[in-house]
Amino acid sequence: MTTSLAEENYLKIIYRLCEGTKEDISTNSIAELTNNKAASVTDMLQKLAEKGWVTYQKYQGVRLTKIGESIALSIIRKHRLWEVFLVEKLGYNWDEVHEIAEQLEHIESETLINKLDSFLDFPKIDPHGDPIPSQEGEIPELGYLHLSEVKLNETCTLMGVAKDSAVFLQLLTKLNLSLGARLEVVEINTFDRSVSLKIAEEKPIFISYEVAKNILVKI
Amino acid sequence: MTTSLAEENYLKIIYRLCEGTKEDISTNSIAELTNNKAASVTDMLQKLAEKGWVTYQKYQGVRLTKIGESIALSIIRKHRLWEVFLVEKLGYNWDEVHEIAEQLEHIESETLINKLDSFLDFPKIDPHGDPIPSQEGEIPELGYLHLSEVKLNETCTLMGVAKDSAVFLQLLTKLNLSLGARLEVVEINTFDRSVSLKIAEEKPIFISYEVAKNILVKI
DNA sequence: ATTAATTTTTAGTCTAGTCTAAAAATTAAT
DNA sequence: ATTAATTTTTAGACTAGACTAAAAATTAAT
Repeated sequence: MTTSLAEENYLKIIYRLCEGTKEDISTNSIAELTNNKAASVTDMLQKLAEKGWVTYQKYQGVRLTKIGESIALSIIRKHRLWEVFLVEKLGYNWDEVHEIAEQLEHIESETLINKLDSFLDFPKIDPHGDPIPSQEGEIPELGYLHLSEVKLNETCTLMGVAKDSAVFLQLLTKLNLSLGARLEVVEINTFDRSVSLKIAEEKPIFISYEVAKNILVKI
Repeated sequence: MTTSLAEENYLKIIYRLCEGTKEDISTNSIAELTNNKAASVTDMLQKLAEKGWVTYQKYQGVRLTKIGESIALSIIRKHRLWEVFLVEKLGYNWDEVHEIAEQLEHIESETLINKLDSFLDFPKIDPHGDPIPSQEGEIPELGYLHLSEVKLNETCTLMGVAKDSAVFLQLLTKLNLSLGARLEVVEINTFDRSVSLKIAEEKPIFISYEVAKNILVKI
């Protein structure tokens, strides 16, 4: 069965919301991320349920079915592979690629995405450190922690980000925080959970909890 | 102003029809190429005229305005650059890329297409020998002839095709006719205008007028 | 355990882009 | 120069996907 652009965007966003939780997903939370009104979302959920891509109970929220999940994963795979292309081959920065990949992820061609994968040398992660699902829909488990969970005086490596909005990525760039950086947590303020970090041997920088939470690291 | 997918497809097709002729373009001819009904075409022509992309007189056909033409050219530029990418970088054959490029040509990003251009080393022609419009909408004039116009016993070089349907391209491939081949016209049948060709020093092959007409050559 | 607040759904409307059927204009044919 | 055939346009209807406003269900608060 074929998927429209609108349907693909819904499935992708429902997937993202499912990831965090075992709870069913609320209409409102979808409305927020799709920038649609709740009424429109209800409409679409009924269509998606009709097609067998979500299980949906009136007033009780929604979840992806196996098929729905595999459609979502294939879109995410395409999105992330195109991001690798844009950064590695065309020379974009990591904060510039999201919008373009949002368009490219809807190009429909099985062979295209596999040839692209091969051209890029089968990358496992995208430019933000997010794992790239395989053709079969397997996501390499990377076991990263949020920087906000790292203990005082521990050292870790910046492996990715949990959010890829341009402003956030630009902030990291300004702070000299890039993939692979070695970070030592030299101070944690219990009051607001903000953190001081040493990058390599530089003098410490200060980041808020909000930022620390969205940085993924490996110990 | 922004262009919808449907609008872009109409403009592209009107451009192609304008190319051949100084006459205004008929509703029916557009209907045929867009695979829409004439009534739908009329509707769209009125919208395009409204936006200033075509001049349109009821019952008198349609032409692109300067702006309409530049939109069409930018889509054609994108289409052809993506085709080069698909063939040169991803290893597709020339008869496999049209459908995918039809999708990619609608990706909207000024920077993307220029970075792609640079990544591909500023190609002047696509995998079918068609010229790639510049960012400013200039089309390199290649001065090619149709093979059907070549005189008896003349020798020429295959530079491109005037039609890029998969079946046609596959036929050429089967006949060993590829870009750059040296062709000698050894016989022209006045009855049906079919042609016998020698490719390099091989024994002659026979092609119909229909095929010869769609092969572009340089003397 | 009611009432109030919030969330979700229904009902009805809108737009873009398509369609069919019928009317109008143009072109071709006698 | 009429009539016939063809092309094009109008009119009205449909679908996908969005919206607003109002109704219904759920959740929270007293």
